[in-house]
Amino acid sequence: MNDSNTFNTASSSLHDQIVGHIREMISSGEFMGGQRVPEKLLCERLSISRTPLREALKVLASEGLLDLLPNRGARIARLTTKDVDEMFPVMGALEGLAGELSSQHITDAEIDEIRALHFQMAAHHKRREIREYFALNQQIHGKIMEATGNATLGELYASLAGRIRLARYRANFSHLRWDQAMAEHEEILEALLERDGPRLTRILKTHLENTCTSVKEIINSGQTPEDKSPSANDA
Amino acid sequence: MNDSNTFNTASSSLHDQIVGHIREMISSGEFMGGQRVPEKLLCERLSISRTPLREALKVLASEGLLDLLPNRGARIARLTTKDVDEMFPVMGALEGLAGELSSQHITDAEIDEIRALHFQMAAHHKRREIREYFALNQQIHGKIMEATGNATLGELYASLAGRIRLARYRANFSHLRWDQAMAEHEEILEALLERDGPRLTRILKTHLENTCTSVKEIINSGQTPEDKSPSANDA
DNA sequence: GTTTTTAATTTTGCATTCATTTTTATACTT
DNA sequence: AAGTATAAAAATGAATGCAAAATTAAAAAC
Repeated sequence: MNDSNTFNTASSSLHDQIVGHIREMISSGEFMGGQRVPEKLLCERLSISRTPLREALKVLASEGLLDLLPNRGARIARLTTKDVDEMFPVMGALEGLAGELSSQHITDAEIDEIRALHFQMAAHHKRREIREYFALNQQIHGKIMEATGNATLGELYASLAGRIRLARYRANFSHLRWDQAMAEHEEILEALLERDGPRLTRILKTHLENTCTSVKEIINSGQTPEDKSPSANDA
Repeated sequence: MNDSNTFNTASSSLHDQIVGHIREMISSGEFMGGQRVPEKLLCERLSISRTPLREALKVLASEGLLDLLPNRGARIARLTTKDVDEMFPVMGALEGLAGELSSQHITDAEIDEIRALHFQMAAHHKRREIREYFALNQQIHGKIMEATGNATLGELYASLAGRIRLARYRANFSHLRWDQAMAEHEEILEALLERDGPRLTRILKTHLENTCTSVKEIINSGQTPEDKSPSANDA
């Protein structure tokens, strides 16, 4: 009822479960960018037949997480710096809007919730637990989107963020950037507490621009999830 | 090659053709909002079996053009005023970004092209040919998106615009609003000619806000494509 | 020994089939 | 006669089967 999520009826239908499962497999970095994903493999892994699997593949391809080549199956989408350069300005526009809207609509309870997540995240940052940090980070941005009360906005943002996650995941960026990001999050929280829309929009955009630079560096500087070459495993 | 379109490889694959065909059927107003669309009907219409059809339905549902109810088939998505209220601010953010980016990147040739479309559109406006007007209108907005050089932006925008089209199509809004929209387009062209990013962004947003109001009025004031009740056909 | 050609295997695209659920039609109860 | 219960028909969800295309393996030519 209260799922400000997508069209799907929670995860009730098998189809949505499959899509969700594969989406998770992809964005958790289980597959490398550019890697082929034969239908048979996924069928066996999920214990389903090809029909519902293929339906899921089509949907994931339409989201941009997969590339579907005619007669040549599915590949994990490879994120180029061009893609990133395109996506971040769009995310900037969306987060900018979210900054305004959330400042107007956010409740005290929601602010408390985000603050709690923020401090949890800060703790993980201090302990250099990147995995947990990332999870909280995403939750915070998600909560801000939720607080806009605009589900459409949240869905589009989530879709883009999901694609970026491909490159960002387990790519432990520099400690310098990490500290900077944490500092930016402090300011995000401040702006939220003050319900200062323009300031929130500003810092969210800055945060995103810096993240963009960081992601592009990760993509460029070699070994990313985007590299499928098996040569790295040779002895 | 030069299709700044979606992920698909032009319309080469049958799948993309089917998706495109059904998308067209929906947004051309061939079906009413809320109406059930049995698989059998579409299979016969497109002369295909259920397997590729169902793949297409899943994709269209993920785009928000259809609602897929478990075990109860597909319905044409019904656009509520809430949906519209959510979508237009997002489109505003996207068009705002497009205003900036296109002003920076647009070539003289592209401006010429848009100007040509604009004058064609103005002619149809004068002759009150709403169908042709709409087609040109969409082309112009599409060209502006193309001129940003940001395909991701264009895709997201097209997706939202496609959903709105559900409500807008053949809903002949007031002549007053039509004239106003035409005047706004004059200014859009001016701003483009001057490559004045901020001004373009401003007028695009205004244009969109007015369109939003208009669309909501159409939805509220009864007989829209969103009404499926057959009672209107009774004698 | 390397490259090209040909055959075998695998994989994909789509149609068909079967089981389950929903919808419609018919019969029954009150 | 109205409403409920039961049965027939239709529609959906998913597995299987078959033809076409692509990949891999093997054989032949140079």
